[in-house]
Amino acid sequence: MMHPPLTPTDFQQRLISWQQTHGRHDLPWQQDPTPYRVLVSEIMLQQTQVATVIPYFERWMASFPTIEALAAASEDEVMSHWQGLGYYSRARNLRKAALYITEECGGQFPDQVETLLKIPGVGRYTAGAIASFAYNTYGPIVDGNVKRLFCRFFGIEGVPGTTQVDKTLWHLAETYTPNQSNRAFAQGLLDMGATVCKPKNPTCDDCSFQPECIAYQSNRVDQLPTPKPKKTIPTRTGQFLWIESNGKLLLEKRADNGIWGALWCLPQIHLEPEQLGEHVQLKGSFKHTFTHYKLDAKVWHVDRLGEQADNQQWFPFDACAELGLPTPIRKFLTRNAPQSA
DNA sequence: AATTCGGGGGG
DNA sequence: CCCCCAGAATT
Repeated sequence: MMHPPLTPTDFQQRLISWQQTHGRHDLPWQQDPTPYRVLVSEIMLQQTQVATVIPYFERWMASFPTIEALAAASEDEVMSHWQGLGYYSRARNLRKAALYITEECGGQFPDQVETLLKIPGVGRYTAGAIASFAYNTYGPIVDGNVKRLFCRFFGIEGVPGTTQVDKTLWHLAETYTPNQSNRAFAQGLLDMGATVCKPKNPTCDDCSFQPECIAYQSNRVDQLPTPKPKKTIPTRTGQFLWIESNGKLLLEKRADNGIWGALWCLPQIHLEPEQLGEHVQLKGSFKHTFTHYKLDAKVWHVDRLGEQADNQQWFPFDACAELGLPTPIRKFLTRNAPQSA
């Protein structure tokens, strides 16, 4: 039976009620939701699942309990805590955010969407999330959960992520976000998307919005949101160097732009294998798949180094574990370090 | 408007 | 194998 559309007020009341009885209340960042804790959690959660983030969040808070502690930390220390989480610009920006807030905001944490947007690494979604979760004030959010829920509930056609569809989604978010109980409302949106209105096998029978859901009522739940056209990703090759001396390994700190920015890594050269000298022999290889390309990597054993660059440094093998290393590089070291065999 | 940023969860 | 994940910055 098709019902008339829900007014924003009715939508808010039903969602908040659902959140209080069926939503998540035990996530680490929900306990003591200070602006700093909310900021850290929201940055970590960008394009990253809750279960993956939790141990990183706990370790981060143990090492950097306050924004002042984070502002005082070195970039290497920060990158080490982010290693394995991916999208490393988030870590660099989070450190910049701490410096920005402590030094340029007089230690006063921004508390409105407009000023939150000035924080490095904070975009429209994260600004709304901080307003909602940290300050319990009006802060519209549109993330993957909201896109999916809204596309189904409102029957929105078109691929989310395109300008036109996103404009519609954000307009709906601004219209349907209340001016009170924002913490519960925003959490309700995310929890509904994560536990009921899931990408696959959504549990529509348990959904309190089923009577007004356009997708359900028109039997299009499995067709909305409109899927993105898939792309074939290219394969790139990469040549890395294994330079070992006196029980130490030569590593290189990568530039802060590009892949694995600001992480320590085996030195990478931009030559073809055929161009390598006679005294260079293959140490091993690995493959790795990124979002937009596949990496087919070879690691070459080199006896001596021509000239050591400023961004290169020797590390004992056991000290490498403390560094922020790219995941496939870390795995390669684990397999090839002298005493690990 | 498209591309570039990781790595893993789960079907 | 596939799509997706509490997106932002850059081109």
